[in-house]
Amino acid sequence: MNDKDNNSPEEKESLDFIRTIIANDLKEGKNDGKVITRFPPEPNGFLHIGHAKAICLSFGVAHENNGITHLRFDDTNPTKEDTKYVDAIKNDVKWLGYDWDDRLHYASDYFSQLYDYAVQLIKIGKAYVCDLTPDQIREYRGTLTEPGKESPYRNRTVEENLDLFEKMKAGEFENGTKTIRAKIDMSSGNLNMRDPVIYRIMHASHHRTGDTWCIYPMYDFTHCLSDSIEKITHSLCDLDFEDHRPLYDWFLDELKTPCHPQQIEFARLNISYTILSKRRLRRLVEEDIVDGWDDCRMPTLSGMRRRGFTAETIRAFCARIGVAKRDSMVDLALLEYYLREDLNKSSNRVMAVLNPLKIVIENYPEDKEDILECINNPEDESAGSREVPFSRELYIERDDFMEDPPKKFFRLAPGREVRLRYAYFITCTDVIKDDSGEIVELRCTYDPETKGGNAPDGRRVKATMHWVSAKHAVDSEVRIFDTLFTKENPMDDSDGIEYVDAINPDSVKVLKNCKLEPSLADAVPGTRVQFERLGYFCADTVDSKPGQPVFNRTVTLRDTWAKIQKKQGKKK
RNA sequence: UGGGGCGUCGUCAAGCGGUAAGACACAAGCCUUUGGAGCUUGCAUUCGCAGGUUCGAAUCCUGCCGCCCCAGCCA
Repeated sequence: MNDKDNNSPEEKESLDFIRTIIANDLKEGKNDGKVITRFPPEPNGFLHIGHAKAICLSFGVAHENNGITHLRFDDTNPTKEDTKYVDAIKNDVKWLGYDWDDRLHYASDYFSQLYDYAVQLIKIGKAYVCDLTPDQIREYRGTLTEPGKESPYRNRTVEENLDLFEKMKAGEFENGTKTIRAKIDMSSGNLNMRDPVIYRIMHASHHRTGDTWCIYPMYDFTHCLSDSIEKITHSLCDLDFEDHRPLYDWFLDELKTPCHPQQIEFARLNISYTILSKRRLRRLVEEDIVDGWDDCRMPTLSGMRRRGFTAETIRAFCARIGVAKRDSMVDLALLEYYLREDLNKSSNRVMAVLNPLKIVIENYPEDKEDILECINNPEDESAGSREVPFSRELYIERDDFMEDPPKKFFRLAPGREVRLRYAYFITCTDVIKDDSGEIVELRCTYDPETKGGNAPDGRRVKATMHWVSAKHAVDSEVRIFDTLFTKENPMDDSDGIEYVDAINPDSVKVLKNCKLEPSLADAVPGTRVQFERLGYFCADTVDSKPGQPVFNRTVTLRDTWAKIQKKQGKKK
């Protein structure tokens, strides 16, 4: 079939356990040699990078085997779902780079088939109408160590069950007064098998079926049957559903269905300093702890996209972390590594000063101006170059000057000469302070012979700094992000601190007085650039306007100096 | 005390009876008009522990230990 990846015959790539299973199935000719997977989100929240792992897996494995993938909304609980989420989810999957073509499905499309399956189950004596209240059902279920006891309604006749089910459907009963339950085994060690509820009464309007139904099927009943109806071959889900597999198989074995898909479970993604749980992320949104699902600190695809992540980065990351069954916590640094690797190659360089300190080049004529040619991307020659103006008054980064520099600080200091990128060598001659002793301005001289950044006499300089011409500068707001949580594992509350109370107070800083080089004035929202020496930034898609750009810092550059500082701080 | 999983470097993760891949992180050095990028080198005598089988075990067997999930009319 596809023996395209024989580029290194000696090193046969190792497959993860799911791809191994599928490869074997194919070899044995199972499923007529087809691979059909599905991605089944419930439209009750936004997708996050944990979902991206599942999407890359299900879509990826199908694609690799000439198969297809369905996008199916698992919308069986109308009280929690909304079309705004289905739109967001579709958008995110598409953005990630996957295409379901015409295979867009909804579990709600199968409501009437599902109803028929339930009738079938009743008819073969494997399901019954139960009048127990939710509290009673819990009581009857038993505990992890003690068996449950059978419902007093368990042995109703098929006729009575059919009649009652019909009436449930017709809306004759109140919410919570009756359920349909599968008749399995109240003493099973697996609680899911203790007569699970498969239908409940919910007088609620559904985002797609409106008020057609007042009874809705439960996940366990719906999912396996939806998979079968769609002729899914491999149904991939997370480890939480491992205990549900016997039930998944039970329904498919008892009922006359088109096929019996194979459910395979894998470990969900965890990343340090973040939370990957739709339920918990929703709480951050609902309690206004963040500014919405697309807040740049959120691990949602929409938040990451707004912050400046590329789909390529996320796909590369998901490919690298692998698929296995053990619980793991991936280092945030790995995600950032792929981010930088991608952005380094694709982002144009530009100069911007986040925390400006004015300098005046005293021997540079007031009416003079230089237009300097700057390379857009040293990693990509085809990106070309641009012109940047230089003049007598400039802004440099406040951090790039120290009046009393420690060892290993190479940047500007009194009497020291450094290079301004693409411009000239300058030497600091004077430090001007205000009444409180704060440095407000630097006086410098430049060497006209060093235009472009090289000294004809061959003398060298330890540092190269970025700068922006004061009179040409574009004012901008820049947002600096850090991890949302202070704890490596925010889920770990063994210290008595819940994740909502472990929010990093410095997770966002808004810098209002930033100075950008003029080429950035009309940056198109969504544009990704590298601010030289600072990091990768993305023009905000919500707040950035032509003439008034707003940038989000996606990630810093690797910062050796920061590391040195940290070490020096530790020594002291 | 029930059922289901999982334990290989700081973090992910290969390995499937023949003598521990790779990546990130970390460290040292080279190079550099971004303290960026790039390059070089180092980094598990040992695979949760203890026995056993075998010429040979991370891989097979037995017994322990540890961690995760399950008691929604959520998915």
